[in-house]
Parts: sequence; C-alpha cells; structure tokens
Amino acid sequence: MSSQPDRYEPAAIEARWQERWAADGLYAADIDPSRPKHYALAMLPYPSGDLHIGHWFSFVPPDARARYQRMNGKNVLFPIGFDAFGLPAENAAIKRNIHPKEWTYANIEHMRGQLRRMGAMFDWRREAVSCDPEYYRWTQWFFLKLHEGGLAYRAASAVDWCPSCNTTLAREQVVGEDRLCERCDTPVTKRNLAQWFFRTTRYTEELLAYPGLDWPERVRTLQNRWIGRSEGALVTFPSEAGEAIEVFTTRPDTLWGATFVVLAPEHPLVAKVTTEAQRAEVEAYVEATRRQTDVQREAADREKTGVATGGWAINPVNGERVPIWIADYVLVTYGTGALMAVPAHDHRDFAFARRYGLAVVPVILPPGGEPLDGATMTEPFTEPGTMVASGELSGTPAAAAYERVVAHLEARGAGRRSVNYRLRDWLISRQRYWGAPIPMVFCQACGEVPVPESELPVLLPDDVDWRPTGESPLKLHPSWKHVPCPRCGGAAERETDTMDTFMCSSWYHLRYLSPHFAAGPFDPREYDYWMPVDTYTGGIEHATMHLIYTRFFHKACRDLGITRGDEPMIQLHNQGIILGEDSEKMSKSRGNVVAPDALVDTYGADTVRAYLMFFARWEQGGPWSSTGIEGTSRWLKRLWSLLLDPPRPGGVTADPALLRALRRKVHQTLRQVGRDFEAFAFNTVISSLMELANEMSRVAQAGGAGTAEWDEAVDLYLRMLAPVAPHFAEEVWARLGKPYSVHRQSWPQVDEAAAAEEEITLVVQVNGKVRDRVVLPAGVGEEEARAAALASPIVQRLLEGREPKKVIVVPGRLVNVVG
RNA sequence: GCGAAAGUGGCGGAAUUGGUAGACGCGCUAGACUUAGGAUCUAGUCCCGAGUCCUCGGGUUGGGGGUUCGAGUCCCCCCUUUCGCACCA
Repeated sequence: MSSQPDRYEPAAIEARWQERWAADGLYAADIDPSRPKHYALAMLPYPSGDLHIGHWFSFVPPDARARYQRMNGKNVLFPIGFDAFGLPAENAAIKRNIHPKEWTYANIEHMRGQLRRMGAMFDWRREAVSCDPEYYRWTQWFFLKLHEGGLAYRAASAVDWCPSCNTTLAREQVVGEDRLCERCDTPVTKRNLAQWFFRTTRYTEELLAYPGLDWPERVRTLQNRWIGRSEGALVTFPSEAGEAIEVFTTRPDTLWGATFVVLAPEHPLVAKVTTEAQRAEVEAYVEATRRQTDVQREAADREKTGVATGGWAINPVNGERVPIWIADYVLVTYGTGALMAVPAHDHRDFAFARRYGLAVVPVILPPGGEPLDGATMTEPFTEPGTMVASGELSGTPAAAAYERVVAHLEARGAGRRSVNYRLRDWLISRQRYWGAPIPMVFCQACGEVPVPESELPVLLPDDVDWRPTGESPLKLHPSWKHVPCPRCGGAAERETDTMDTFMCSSWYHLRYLSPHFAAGPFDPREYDYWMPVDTYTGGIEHATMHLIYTRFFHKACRDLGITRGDEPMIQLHNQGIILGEDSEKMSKSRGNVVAPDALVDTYGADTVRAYLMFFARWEQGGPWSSTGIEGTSRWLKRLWSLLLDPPRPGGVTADPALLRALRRKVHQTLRQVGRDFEAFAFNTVISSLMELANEMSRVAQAGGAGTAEWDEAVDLYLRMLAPVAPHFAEEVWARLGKPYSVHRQSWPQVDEAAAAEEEITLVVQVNGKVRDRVVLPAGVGEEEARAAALASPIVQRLLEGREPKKVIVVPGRLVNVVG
C-alpha cells in the first residue's frame, strides 16, 4: 500500500510518471490508417546550452493542444529535434577553446534532460539533430537535387565583411541598425566572393499566393513586402557610345519627363559610358562608394551625391539627349541597377536634379490643378495625373496611362511591360566550419562537379583549426579539400564553404518522419501518412526568413518530384515573447532572466505549464510575474485536496438543484475548454478550469461531494486537466483507482441537455440603460419576456404611465423598453 | 516617412454574432488560525456620490464624432504604443 500524502508534492510524482510513460511508449506516434492524423510541429530549438523559459512557452501550450487533439481521437505526431549547426558553436569554440562538435553535443545532451522535465508528449524516437552525419547527408542530397534541377548556381556576390576580424560574416552576425560585427563592433563592409545561390526568385509569384493556407495576415503581409512585387516597365535608353542601358520604372507615364539616366556605381556599363575627361572623377567616386558601409550609404536623410560620366543617352520616346550620371542612391541589387530620372515626379530624382542643376520637366498635370513649372516648383508631384507634354500620348488620363504607354513602347521596340521583385536569390554559402559542407568539387578540366550521391555524406573533418583567420577553416585544412575529380579522376578540390543553417531547417519536418531512414531523406510511407503539417507554431521573427525558405524548398522539391502538395504547413500560429518582470526583453546583462529549471524545482512542471498557458494571451506574450505563478500553484494545491479529499460538512446532502447546477457548470466548462483549445486560447482554458474548481468547492461545502454527479465532475475535470497538467492529472486519476492512463482517455462529449440553462436572467433596459433583472424559465417566448419586463415595478415607475414607443426583445438575453 | 497590429481597474487579462463591461488570477485591505509567517482560510476590492449598510443614483473600455433601441465590439477623425520595412526607381 502506497502512502498517500495529503499535500500536493510535484517533485515526488513528476519524475515517476515521466519514467513510466517513457517505458510504456505512451506517446509513440506510429502510422495508423484507422485514425485521422494530426501533425503538430513546433519550431525546433538551437542547442544554445540552456533551456530558456521562452522554449517552454513555445512548446508547452502546443503540447497541451496536441494532447487535446489526441484525446479527440487523432493520431498525433509532436516531434522534437535540434537545429544544431551554426555560428554560436564556433564562437563558443573560439572563446573557450572547445571543439564546436563537443560543445554542441554536450548542450544537446543537457537540453534533452531539461526538455524531458516539461512532461511533453515528444516521441523521442523521432528526434532529429541537424549536425548528425545521417541528417546532413540528406541536406547535401537536397542540394544536389536542387543543383541537378537547375535551382542551385554559383555566382559572384557581395557579402558582409568585417575589416577588423578579417573574415566574412553571416547575416546573423551583423548586429543592429548600425550593422556592426557582433564580435568587435566594427562597421561591416562588402566584399565580392563567388557564392552558391538557390533560385528562390523562380517562385516569387507562387510564394505570393497562399493556397489553402490558414496563416496569420501579418505573416503574409511581411512575406509579401519582403518579396516586394512591383509592376512597371523595362525601357531601353541607348547610349551614344552604343550601349543599351535598360532601366526599370513603375511610372512609365512619366517617361517623357526623364531628363537624365543614373547608374549604380557598380553597374557594369559605368566604365564603357564614361568619357576620358570624367574618368578620374568617376573612378574616385566608385572607389569611395565601395569603401562605404551599407549604413552610410543607405541613410535616407543623407544628401544625394553623384558624378556625371560625360556620356549621353537618348530618351527613346522623345529622342532627347539625356546625360548619364552615376549615384550611390541607385542600388545595383534592385531592378536593373539603373534608372531613368524624372525629377518633376520623384522625390529622389528631384533632390538630385536641384543639387546638380539638371533639367526638371513636368509631364503630369495634377488633377484639378495648375500645370507645373519645372523652373520654379519646390517639390516634385508624385501622385497620378493626366499626361502632358508627352507627344501623341498627351492628355491620357492616369487610369489609362500604364496600358497605353506600355503598348507604345512595345510597338516601337523601346521597352516592354515588366514585373520587378525585391526578393533575391537565396545566398546559401557560408565561409564557416560548423555547417553542412556543400557537396561540390572544382576540377581544372571538368569545372564544377557534384559529389555523387553514393559518396554522401561529405563528412566535416574534426581536426580543423577553427580560429578566425579570414579564410574558411575547411580551406586551411591540409588534406580535406584535395580529392580526385568524380568525373575524370584528376586532381580537384572540394568546395570549402558550408551551407546556411536555414537550409537544414527547411526540411527538418520531413526528417522527423523517419530520422534514421537510410534510403532517402524520409520514408515515403511516413510522408504519405503525416504530411502536410497541420499546425505549425513558432516565433514571428521567422516570417521572412525560415518561413519563406521552407515554402520555397517544398515547392522546389515538389517540382523535382520529391514532395507532394503545394505547401508544407497548413496552419500557422505565432506565440509572443515572454519579457522579464521589468517588462524588458530578458537578457543576462539586465539580470531579468527566468530559469525554468529553478521554477520546476520550486513549483513542479505542471504549475509552470499551467502558468505559461494562463499568464498572457499566448500569441501576444508579456511580462513574467513571480507572484502570478503563485496563484496557479495555489489552484493546483487546492485542487489536489478538493479532488482527493473533498470537504464533507454534515455528510452527503443530495440537493437536486445543487447537483443539476454542478452538472451544468461541468458541461459548460467542457464546451468552453474545447473551443478554447481549438482556437489556441490557452489562457481561458485555465481560467475556465479555475472557475469550475471554485464552483466544485462551493458544491462540496454544501454537501455535494460523494454523489454520482460529483464523481462525474471529478472524472471530467481530470480529463480536461490532463493536457495542461499531465502528471497531476495522472496521479490523481491513479489515486482515485481509475485505470492507467488518463492520457489514453477520450475527450468527453458535452451533454448539451445538462449544459443548458434552466432559467435565464433577463436584463431589463429602459432607453438602453440596465434598470432591472428578471429571472425567467429558459426558453421563455418573446411575448412572455416582453410582458415580464413591462411588469417590472422599476419599469413601470420610469414609464410614469406612458406607453413605451418601442420594445426590443432579444430572446434569452434582454428586453429594451424605449420610452 | 510608409505599412501592420494594439490601446479595457493598481497589474496580467475576460467579454461567440453589436445585447448585464471588468470573468479568472496577481496585488491590495480587513479579519481568523498561529510563537511567528512572505504558509493557509474567510470577506472585500473599477471610479464618484448618497445611504435605512439587505442597497440606491451617476459615470466608465486612449480622446472626439457618427450609425443603432442598444457600441469595448461597426464607421470616420485624432492621440499613444509596439512591431516590420526603410533612397526599392
């Protein structure tokens, strides 16, 4: 006989149940065609070394929801793994002289223990770790497939460079608005290097559609803006030197007002159009631009600068000679890297023209306004208007302008309609050690040669010098890069760059399906059963990175015949951020970090779980409160004795009205909790359960404990509590002699008859103000409600004998007497 | 500057479709039990006023206006906060 302490002691029960559940494989998720599947995916953690309260916040409420789905008869997959490649491991290595691999695996081991304390329903058999060779073998395989499909290519590109550390930096290593190196705070500059890219731009239009997706509007908006679609036209301005300068414009209707052309300093035609007289000045400007940081260059309030090349081009619509300038406000990475300047109708062009004394020619008539005067206007007119001074197209109204000008250009071969995007191809090369090696070989004779699939994985060597030297550690390894060419067998060299870790995380949801499958990245049978992901949860910060990459990846793989369906994740929900008690972002330097392990030691995992669900709207987050969690702790403590040893003052008194009220509250709570779980409204799941506990406490005080209705209430309460506080519910379930396990029970059906109100409190308003309340039987008709309201002495007094003008009856809710 | 979201007690937050604003919890106040308690239990707790202390009247969801019998909820203007993008041609 086990002793039964009358106090709730979570430490004593949590570890025990966790062991039992693991031993029994209680949460094993296996293919079962007889049940509907539910794939609940939470974004995988980086093994930083210590589990943060934010990790709990991102896993616990989704775990509770996954458990709720399971009790509802779904076969639920709720996996876990680690996004284990990346820079922090190398930084730790440099700082503490420990190998990145050793650091990473030690962290993973530690975090596994911390994760187990959550009591989540992770199926650990499906754990995937992205730095395991059996994982990155397939990351490399995907690269080869994308390469084979023409979606991976190599090209020179400017990358962020720290001049002090003498090394390239990944985007994540460039910190803050000032774009400083995270290690030494030096402003970052650019450097040109040959890099690998994925052709994300091939999928721009498809990425702008969200077929069948239940994703937050906010995320879609962020993605749409990131992709940055703009409709316009490509127009060719021939230079007098014979070069064709192509520009992109969203305002083809202003073409007749283009009085100069501006090239980005990096534009390939700069040298060709520059005259000898201007060459020295142009070269100095190009050099100065190159030295600038992006921040200096992109500061919007900075005065625009530029240099005339001395070259001239022809405006194709009116034959005017226009000077060719270079200026650093033109970005080589957007559009064609060149623009037609229409100073009368663009802010930037206007400022530039005024500064350098260039012509300002208005060609748009403001609606209902005076014609503009280029010589005297003090600001550009950028709104739509009627075309003027535009040859045969003069008089065209704004609404028709785009189509007519484009047709005009196309008829003359001077230009064509075009759509431009801000999205660029995904740069996946990293000059870093701790990542998946890019499986390519460079051969003098054969050029770029893919490593054959049979030779994967290209293993990362352990014996490298990972300290920052300005070169990739793999490049400095004495032997690793030297391999025979897979095609001709001659001497060749491996690619020494590794892949962006976003590549690893673009397909982890597939590896979870079969993490040890050796014949492919995933077992197709598992794919067929589990995919797509039903609910995906994670932080909003991934809206324009990971969430675009993984959608691209899925679509690319679909076109390569690897995956099926257009989208990988059907429903997306973003949790908010937990702030410190001071309402500031948690950080070690502020000393406001909340450590989950310490909380579990003090309160137990179930209390921490319940509080994380309760303290704020999950999708919003908010400040932590160390007193707030006390309330949740008190609730579970009181609940413990209420369920196991309810007060019985004066024995059992089975007042039927009391017991009907209890059943009503129980089934109303059940209905509410189910709705809230569906809607990710976790805070009201807890408050509803607290309300029910309060009601049950009152019922027990009134002698209701020990009745059949009471036993039903206890049974349903434990089932509803099981997803929230799995150890607590299991322990009480067992102590009440119910069969193992509460987590194998089904979610109860709402007894609608029991949940129905017997009587209603009809609110009686006079002229919209609440004046009285009348208790009537539920289901009372409109006429009776009206009569009851009018019979109210208060209403009679207020009407002073007058007939009401109007009486509004909302059945079951209120009557508004308008006098 | 542009775009999006959000403003409800001292605090976190509730409030199916427009229909009793402030559920639930924290904090606070008073009391009980205690050698003591920052433990536990009981009662109270939006603001103002009255009071025959079982109550009554008025006000209240950032500010102003509108629609409606009725607005936290819908519409318009303004203010504030947060987030995202920031010379994107």
